[in-house]
Amino acid sequence: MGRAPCCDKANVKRGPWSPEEDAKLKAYIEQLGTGGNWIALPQKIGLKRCGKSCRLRWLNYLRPNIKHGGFSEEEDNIICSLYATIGSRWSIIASQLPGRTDNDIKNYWNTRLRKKLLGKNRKEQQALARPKPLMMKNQTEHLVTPVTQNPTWPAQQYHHDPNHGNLPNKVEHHQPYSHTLSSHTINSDYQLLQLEQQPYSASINSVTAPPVNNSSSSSCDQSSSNIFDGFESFVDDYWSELVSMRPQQQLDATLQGYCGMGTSGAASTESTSWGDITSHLQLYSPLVSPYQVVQQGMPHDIACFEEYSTNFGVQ
DNA sequence: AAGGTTGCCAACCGCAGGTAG
DNA sequence: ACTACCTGCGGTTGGCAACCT
Repeated sequence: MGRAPCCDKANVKRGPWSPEEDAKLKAYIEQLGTGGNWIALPQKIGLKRCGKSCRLRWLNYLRPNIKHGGFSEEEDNIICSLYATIGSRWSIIASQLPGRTDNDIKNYWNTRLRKKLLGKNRKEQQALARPKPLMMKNQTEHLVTPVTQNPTWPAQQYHHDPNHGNLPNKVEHHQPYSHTLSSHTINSDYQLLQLEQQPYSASINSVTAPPVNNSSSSSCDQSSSNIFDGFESFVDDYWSELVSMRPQQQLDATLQGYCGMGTSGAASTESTSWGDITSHLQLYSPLVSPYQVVQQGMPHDIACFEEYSTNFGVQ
């Protein structure tokens, strides 16, 4: 038995919206709201559209104060840094950029920003004309930020309400998203973003806070390598934390990183088999590279890191 | 000028989570 | 507890325009 369709596709118009349809939808919602039921909305208005389509059109195009295109450098920085931290969770990223929609940000990232970043990194790599050193470090070494590039996590200025974090309420109740980094256990997106308000390296262990880039001419191009430097540091630090832990702590940390739960926590294991988990845990042996740790433990960061590592020859 | 390629973005699809009954 | 329905999300696609050869 398959899933019931959300609407009768045979009697529903698809494709681009006409100005008349836009006007109908906009006028109705502005006057009466959605009524809490998008599915029933098109029938009320007399539109031959799927309710989901109406919702999308309203949220991404018709609702007030929507901005299209013209992303600022500051917005670039926020998108880049959040992507490096939480991955492709566009709705959360969008919540930090007033007037932007998740779809807009997603498109912007996929079509421009990522290429912009990677292109810049490639150029810099060619300029350096030497391979990036493998990020394997001795367990007893201090954390070291590569000095070949400016080790700066981009300055962030989130629109933050101390009471609500300027995040949608649902985000505060989102399923736990946890990383354990030294004394920092991040149990929610809200906490994650609170942490994000600090310069990146200051948020982890005792790594020296990097100089904050306050240049007025700062651009994504300028900060692009910085962003990935920060991400690289994150990998390094995560790795260092793991190898310095006792086995039980490693187990907890890797579970937190892999699926957002701990062995002693209350998180459900329903969606993750123990076979999957244990197969990942094997890779957290101190004999594997930080890259492998991240690759196995932080799926949402893989794509970003994978591209970065490919370009920089990280194994 | 014409055909092919690439970039961009609006819109769609299907899944997962939440919730009302 | 179960089911059906609704909403929200992220990934993907299709079509148009700009650019290239």
